[in-house]
Amino acid sequence: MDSAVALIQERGYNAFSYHHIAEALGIKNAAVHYHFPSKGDLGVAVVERYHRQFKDWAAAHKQQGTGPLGLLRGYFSIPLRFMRDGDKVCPLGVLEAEYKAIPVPLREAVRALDAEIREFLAEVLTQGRRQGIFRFEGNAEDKALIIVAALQGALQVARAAGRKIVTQVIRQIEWDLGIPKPP
Amino acid sequence: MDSAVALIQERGYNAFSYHHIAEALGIKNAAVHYHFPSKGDLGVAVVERYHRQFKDWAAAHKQQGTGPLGLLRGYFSIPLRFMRDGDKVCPLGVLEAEYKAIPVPLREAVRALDAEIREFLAEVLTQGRRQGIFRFEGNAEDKALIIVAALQGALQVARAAGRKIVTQVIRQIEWDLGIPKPP
DNA sequence: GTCTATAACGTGATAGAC
DNA sequence: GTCTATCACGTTATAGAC
Repeated sequence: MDSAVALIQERGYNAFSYHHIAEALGIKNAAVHYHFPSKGDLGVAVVERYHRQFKDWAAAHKQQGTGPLGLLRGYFSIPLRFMRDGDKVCPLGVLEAEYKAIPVPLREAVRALDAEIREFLAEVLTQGRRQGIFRFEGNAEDKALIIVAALQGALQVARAAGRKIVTQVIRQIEWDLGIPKPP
Repeated sequence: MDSAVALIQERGYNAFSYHHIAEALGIKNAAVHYHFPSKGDLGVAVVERYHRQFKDWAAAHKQQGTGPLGLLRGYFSIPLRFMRDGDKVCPLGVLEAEYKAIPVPLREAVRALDAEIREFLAEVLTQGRRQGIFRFEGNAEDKALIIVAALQGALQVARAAGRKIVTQVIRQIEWDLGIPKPP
């Protein structure tokens, strides 16, 4: 599944194969089919695992007590890691780009994860605004939607226009939220 | 080529075939190969045509004298049209998402078009700021980059989270540029 | 320019031995 | 759980008739 998600982030769902995974693991493609009968199963498993990991990550960070700003910065570290780790894009972004060409069960998994991420972000934004850490107009759900879209777009544009866009987008988002610049 | 670009916007580069195009046109795939020997040729032709169309569109709108705000709104009408016309995404966005799985010549065409769009936007932003119509910090090239990324991300997220995000992102961009809300 | 026919290949998937 | 072997299928691409 590690190999699958990396391939999806690099090449997209329709451009990776069982053979790619088998090759990366030094096994044969039949062995991969043993664990994931169909490609759709593998796709769903990957997204659902990512979903669980995100929930665990969010829960752990919330308990850590770093506050809304710490949570937001923690969230920003995810696309930054993708970028550094070989110009990978957001798995959700690439699956949404190919949305009409992926299995229906996978679409459902994508929608669920997308909703989870936006819900997490909206909560962070709501609490941050209430605590006077963030400043923005409108409702938090809409703002969360915009942040998700900008980040996933930035990871893709980075492939044609260079990596600097990702940090620029993050800086712009922080500025728009009224977060003061670091020294 | 109309059929090809529509298929790319709907399914992505690696999930459309000569057969899809032939079927849509009521011909056979060999006839498509007559005009575009390889799939890479077709991809490059589509992006380069789009590039020319964008340049022509930009030149025509500039002469029309609608000013920076009119040019910006004209640019926004492009993703809005994509969305209404069957939840299509930005052709550049999907090709950048699949970047590592498309032919090298196609990557070059994508980079050139991407640069053209950002150049156009940067010029609009620069003139708008000079005329006191827009208000933003930093250089116009960076701001253009962010606008492109946010819009292309929004078109993709719209597939999982609904169309409203596209208009919201546009409204947010206008707000960030200091454009007053319409009555 | 389009057709039929076909080649060459990669891919998703299964059967059965080990 | 993994292997070899194989199948069915879609896709890219070409040859040659019309």
